[in-house]
Amino acid sequence: MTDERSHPPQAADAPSDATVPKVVVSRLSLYLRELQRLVASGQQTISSSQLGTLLGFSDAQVRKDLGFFGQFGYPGVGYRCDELIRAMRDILGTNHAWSVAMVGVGNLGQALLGYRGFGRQNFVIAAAFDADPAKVGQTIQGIRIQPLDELAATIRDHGIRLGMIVVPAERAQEAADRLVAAGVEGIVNFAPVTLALPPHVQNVGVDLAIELEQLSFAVTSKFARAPAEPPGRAEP
Amino acid sequence: MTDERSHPPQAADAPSDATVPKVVVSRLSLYLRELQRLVASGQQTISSSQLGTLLGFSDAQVRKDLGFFGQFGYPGVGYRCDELIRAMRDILGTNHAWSVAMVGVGNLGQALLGYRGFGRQNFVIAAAFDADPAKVGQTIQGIRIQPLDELAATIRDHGIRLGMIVVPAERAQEAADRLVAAGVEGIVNFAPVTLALPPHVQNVGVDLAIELEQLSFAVTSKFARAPAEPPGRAEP
DNA sequence: CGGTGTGAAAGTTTTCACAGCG
DNA sequence: CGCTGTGAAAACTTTCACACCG
Repeated sequence: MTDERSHPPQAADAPSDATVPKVVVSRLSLYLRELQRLVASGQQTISSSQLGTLLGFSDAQVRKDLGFFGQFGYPGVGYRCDELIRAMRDILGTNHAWSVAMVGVGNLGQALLGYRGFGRQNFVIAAAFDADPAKVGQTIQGIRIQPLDELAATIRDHGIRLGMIVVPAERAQEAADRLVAAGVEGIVNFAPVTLALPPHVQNVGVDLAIELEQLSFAVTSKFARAPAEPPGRAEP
Repeated sequence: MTDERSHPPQAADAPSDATVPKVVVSRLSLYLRELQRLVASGQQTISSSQLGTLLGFSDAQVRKDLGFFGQFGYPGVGYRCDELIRAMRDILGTNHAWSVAMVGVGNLGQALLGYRGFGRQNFVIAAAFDADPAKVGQTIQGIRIQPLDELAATIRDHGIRLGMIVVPAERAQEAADRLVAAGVEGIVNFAPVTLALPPHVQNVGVDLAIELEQLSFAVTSKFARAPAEPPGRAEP
């Protein structure tokens, strides 16, 4: 497959040095998610203001965000959905598949093993580990649970670069240490603790109770900031 | 129980009007989580710089964040953990229990029904709904699955104010509409779509694949910003 | 001392507004 | 036209630095 392209969309040659704010990257994921939905429903092109409206952002913000990475639009037309999707996947690194190692296969871990959404974005849970001897050896959602002793070897053999921690809070730091020792470069942590990690290991924490706490605050507090203006459903 | 207090910590009488940035509130939750761990391990007081170090923030940031809500510290001493925990819970609104309605009881929903972490922060899943007639009537993790028809009545009868959407993407907007119609004030959405909601309904989205995407970017991209300086585990 | 609370400065992100293009 | 890309301005957040306190 050759790369025949007419003109504008230059994914590469962006402000090449610039370091991009995290918040921009998180919006990128939302743009990508929405674009995928749009192509699925047959839409070919979209303008920054349409896309912004769907997600509750301004048109300027959409354009600025994309501007960090290059020029993807056609003046007077907007963005071609399929092209933009491809560009965003290149940027996010999800045009190729990622293998992920899961540590801890309890309630939540098992649910995540069965979650189809990962595969859709090119993430594959390639190995799963648990400390409980009763679980080791079982096959859940088509994946065989291995003992923790095998973690380092398996991760190295499969060239796994990302880990997912789904153990109880008390065991999370130990799990992280093992993943780091095995050479993992990034960790998603579902345990409700802050991990101590070397600076070259990236990490994202997901604390389910904290998400509810944030809602509790937003719903109750006189200090809560009014939401800018979310997509649709407003009343006059 | 009377409220006998010696002097400083004035939870109320903060800069009373000020509207607080979301990012500050999200750090509040992290402070609270860490403080709870500290008391559990017997620590009585903590300084802003200790707390900051544990979480990867500066001491000034910790103090500024708390400063939005009042004065909680003792110069020369720091903060008394138990007092600060109580103050933070007041701010976040989790000194009283919250009932939550769950819509969608698949893989992930069932795992969340069994998650102990919610209860620990005072959230109780008080009702669960599913469209699948095969599931309706079953009792999972001690909770009886109800049909969607009963959603509005149950939510009103129990005075439920928060909802959790755990249905597939295609059904998420419908689930949200039902929750809103029933009078819910805030929604945590685990489906990978952006919901259209009236502005008086708060919402927090949790997209598990997006969390991995963010890691993928951070691990791969030349555009990724170097992490400020995470807690511990650095090498010289 | 060791530590908080807080103005003022520095830095970052968002919004504005408009030239330029197909 | 309608819409992008982008400097410049505005808004917001973080860091600094220091008075003050027990």
